[in-house]
Formats: sequence, structure tokens, C-alpha cells
Amino acid sequence: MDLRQLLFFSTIAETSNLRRAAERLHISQPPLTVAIRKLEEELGVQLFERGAKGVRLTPAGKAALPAARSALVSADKVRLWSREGDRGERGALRIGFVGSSIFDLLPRLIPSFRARYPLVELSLEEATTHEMVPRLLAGTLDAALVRAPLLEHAAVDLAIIDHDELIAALPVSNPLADAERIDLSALAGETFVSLGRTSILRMTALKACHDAGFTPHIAQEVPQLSTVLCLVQSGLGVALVPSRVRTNIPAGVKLVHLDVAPSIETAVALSNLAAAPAAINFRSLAIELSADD
Amino acid sequence: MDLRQLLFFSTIAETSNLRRAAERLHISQPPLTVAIRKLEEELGVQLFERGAKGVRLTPAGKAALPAARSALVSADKVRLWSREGDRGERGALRIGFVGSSIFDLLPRLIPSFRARYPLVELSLEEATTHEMVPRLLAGTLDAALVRAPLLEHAAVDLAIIDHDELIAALPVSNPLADAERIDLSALAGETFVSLGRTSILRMTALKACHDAGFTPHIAQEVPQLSTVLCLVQSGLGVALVPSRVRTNIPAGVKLVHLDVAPSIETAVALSNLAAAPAAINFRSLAIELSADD
DNA sequence: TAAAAATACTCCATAGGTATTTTAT
DNA sequence: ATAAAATACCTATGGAGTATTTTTA
Repeated sequence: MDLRQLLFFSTIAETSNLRRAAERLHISQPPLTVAIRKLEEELGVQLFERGAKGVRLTPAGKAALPAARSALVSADKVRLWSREGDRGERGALRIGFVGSSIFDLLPRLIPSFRARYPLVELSLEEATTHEMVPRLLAGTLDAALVRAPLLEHAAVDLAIIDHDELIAALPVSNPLADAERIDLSALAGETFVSLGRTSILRMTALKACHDAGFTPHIAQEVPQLSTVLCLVQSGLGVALVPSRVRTNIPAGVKLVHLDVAPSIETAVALSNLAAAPAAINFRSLAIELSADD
Repeated sequence: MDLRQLLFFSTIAETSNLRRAAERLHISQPPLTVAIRKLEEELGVQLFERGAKGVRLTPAGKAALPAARSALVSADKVRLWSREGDRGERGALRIGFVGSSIFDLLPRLIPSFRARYPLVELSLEEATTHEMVPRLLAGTLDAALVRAPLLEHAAVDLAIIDHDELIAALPVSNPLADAERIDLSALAGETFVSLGRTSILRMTALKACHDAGFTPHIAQEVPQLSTVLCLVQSGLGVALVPSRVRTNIPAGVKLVHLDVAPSIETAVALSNLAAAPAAINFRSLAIELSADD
């Protein structure tokens, strides 16, 4: 049995006439006769009753016809879906993201992507930049929203899609909380709340402090940026956070600009080799949206 | 594209290795290479990444694989369904029935048939014996429950599946309603309620009356046996009905046996030529069930 | 260098064409 | 008598085999 025979079967069923079916199929009538009889022999069942005024489906033919049509439809889907998959318009896309992108970037990016590529099934996972790089290379992630500067990695392509700066998050109880702007060195004596050691955000903040002439005293390490803000709110310390969190700060936390604002950037990272088309589409869309701002 | 290529595609996807896939397919490796590349060329898309340690699905391949599998499953269904159709285990079956079979025969037959042939879609229509014969021959009915004696028709096969007798249905107000049994001639002076002129039940009843020496006065003609019983209940007249209605008589109607009981039979009728397998199964089941009584 | 895939070439099965016969109404 | 399907026969495409080469980790 092959798809050609099923197409013949379905066409004959529609025309009830071998000659007309042959016309529609752009072949002559004899090979149709041969092909359909061969199919019947293979199935061990008669599909048509032959008569002088054409052919009629037998009960066996009536029962088999929907399956034959469905096979033809599926074959068409092979054609369509393979092309869609090739263009990154269909398939699964696993995206990793750093926690801080949840405040601004992710909520803008994901709905746009879903709207433009509705057949791509997204799965999202939070992780740190350092965790995501090997996963991109291993192929367990297709794209990642990471913090740049990423230590340069030859096999990972970066496209910066968001520029931001660090800003001081202070509890309202802190005397500096009402300042218009402060110098980072003013925080030298404070206790700090920070993300874990592998976080690029933390590394950037630490470097800024060193540039300002002090080493911050980190009293608490937590994995999520939102937890950092909660601890600041509780008065446990101060923190340096991306200014984009401003849309989601809890009451009791004040954000104060720094005289010299350390910059921090978010990028889309893709594996240099073997980037999925859908991942490339994701990056293109992210770049496009970042240009809109 | 043909099913063979889709099977190759699916098998390679499962083994990630052309040689192993070739083994499973009982062919050698080179034709596999050729066939899958030909499929890729036809689709205009690469389905696998080739490497020294085997092959891996591309995003296009991942997207197309479910459709390919579905085509193969449908092809299997063509095999299965055509055989089921041929054995009368799948398909549509249009059954006609005379109204009186609704009281006893149909409620026993239909559930048994559905239980034994769950893939056959039944459609039921009430009609008279005389209406159903041409429809059997025209093929708009596959089987019919008819009243025998049917005027002999060469192209219709009859199998009697129920023997019954006529019985008098009287309103309780009728003085004869309390008799153990009566002679049909006792009803000579009554007004009768009856089915329409084409009904075999009516013809049988009329003949019985003539044999008993009188021509009944038919005051009302209605199409349904249940309506006949309602009119008897209302006191509009008496009727001769099959004794099987006893399970469904309304209050106010008494059934009284006749000294000489006219017999009336129900049969399964099939077109002699072109009887559908499912219709033959239906008849076999009906005969089987009638033997059980 | 070793395993896997690709290429080269041969053979044969079979799809499709034309001409013609058989069948059924 | 006529329209439709079946048969006969021919050609050529292409699928599968064996032997061998190329590729890549």
C-alpha cells in the first residue's frame, strides 16, 4: 500500500467512475484499474462494486475511505509542518531567563512571541547566566535571556536587547532614602543583601563598590531578586538592583539613583552552532522589540 | 512522498542511526540514505543532521515526525477498517421497522446488536412493511423488521424471528372486557379502531373478521399502534392488536384472547442482491435471539 | 583511525502508456 | 448498442542490492 493507491482510492470514491478519476489524476484509465485492484488484493477485500455505469463503494470501501483520506491529510501535514519547523514557526522552544528579566523584559517579550508564532510551544525556566551557557551548548536550552557582560564564550552568540543601570534599593527607614541621588561610596558602611555568588548582577555590583573604594559587607544571600527587595523592605540591609525593578518594588523600599550609575545589560544568548530556527526567530523578535523603545 | 519513505523517516528518528534503522527495516543502509535524502529534497527541508556518531532530527524533522507517524497509523487503519467493513463490524446500518415491533422486538434486538457490533452506527426509522420493500431494493435501507406474510417478493429475503397472535383490545367499559376469552364474531357489532390501509396488521385483522363471518366497521384510522390503544382507552372502539403489546397497554384497556387466534409474524427482510455484511450480521443476531426464547 | 554515511553501479519490479477486448445495462 | 472496466503488452523510472569511498569525531 502506498499513498498513491490511497489517493486513487479516494478519487475513485469521489467520482464513482474510473475514467473520470483517471482524468482527474492525470493518468490513463488502465493503470487505475490495475492499481486499485492491487490495493484490493493486498487488503484482501473488495473496495468497489464494478458495474456498467461506473463503480460503487462496497461496505468495506465505505469503512476504509475515512482512514485513506486521513492518511492523505497527514501526508500533506508532513509537507506543511516540515517547512514550518524549518522556518521556526512550529515546534518546541525552551527558553531560559535570569530572574531579573521577569520584571520587565519577559512580560513584554513572551506575549509578542506567542502572538507572532502561535504554533511554537514555549517552555520557560529561570536560571542564572552561568547555568544557562552550558545548557545552550548541550542543547537543553534553545535560547536564554542572560546578563551581559557574559564572560566571552566562543560558542555563544549574544545580542544585547536591554540597557539598564544599577540603582540603590534602601529601606525607607534609611537616612539616605530621601536623597535625590547619592554617591555609591555613601553606602560603604551599610550591610548589603545580594544574590548568590554565581550571579552576574552581584559581580557587577561588587565591582562598582570596589571602584567606589570599598568592599561591601554582604549579610544575606538569596536566590531571587524579589526576595532581595523583601529583605531590604524588612530593613535587613541595602542592595544594588537594576532600575527596571521600579515597576515592582514593595512599599517600604526606596530606589535612589547613583551619581555614577553602573550599567547592566540583558542579552539573548544562542548557541553559535546548532541554533534552532525558532530560537533565531525569538532573538530577531527580541531585537526588534528593543529597537521600538 | 510515499508511505515507505515516511516509515523510513520514522524508523530513523527512533534509532538515530541509519545502519540500525536499515536492519530494523530489513533493507541495507545505502537505499535508506538515498530514500531519506530524496524525501528531504522533495520537502525542500533537511530532516536529519548527519554526524559521525549517527543522525539527529533537525527542528524541521521534529515538526514533521508526528504527521509522518499519523500517516502510518492511518494507513494501518485502512487495512483494519476495510476488513472490519467487509465483515460487517464497522460502518453505518440503516434499519427500518414496523411500528408494532417497538413494543417488544426492537428493545431486545437493538441493545444486543450495539453490544456485539459497537463500531456499527445504527440509524432506525419507522415505516410500514410496504414502504420498506422498495427502499431495501433501492439501497436506502439495509435491513427491515417487517410483518410477514409479506406479499412474496423475489428480491427480498425473509427470516421470521417472531410468532405472535392477534388479541382483542377492549375498553374496560365494554361488557366483553371481563370475559376469559371470546369468539371474534362477538365483536361483529362493535366499531373498530385500526391502522392505515397499507398496514399488514390491518389486513390480517380484516381477514380474520371475514373468516369469522363479518366485515368490521372501522370508525378511526391512525398511523401508530400506540394511538390505536389510546383511542380504545377513550372508548372510541375496539381493536385487534398483536399480543406483544401487553407490556405497554394503557390503564383502561383490557386485552381478551380470541378463541381462534389469528397469527401474525415479524421477519427480518434483506435485499436479496447487495445485502450489506452488517445487515447479514443483524439478521443472524436476530435469528439467534429468537431461538433463545 | 574507526564508525557512520555517501556514492557508484547493476538488476529487476512495477507504474504508466497505447491498443484492444470483455462486460453489463 | 454503448459506455465502462479489464486485459495485454511495452517502456522506463526508480528502489534495492553489493562494493567502495568519503566524512567526522
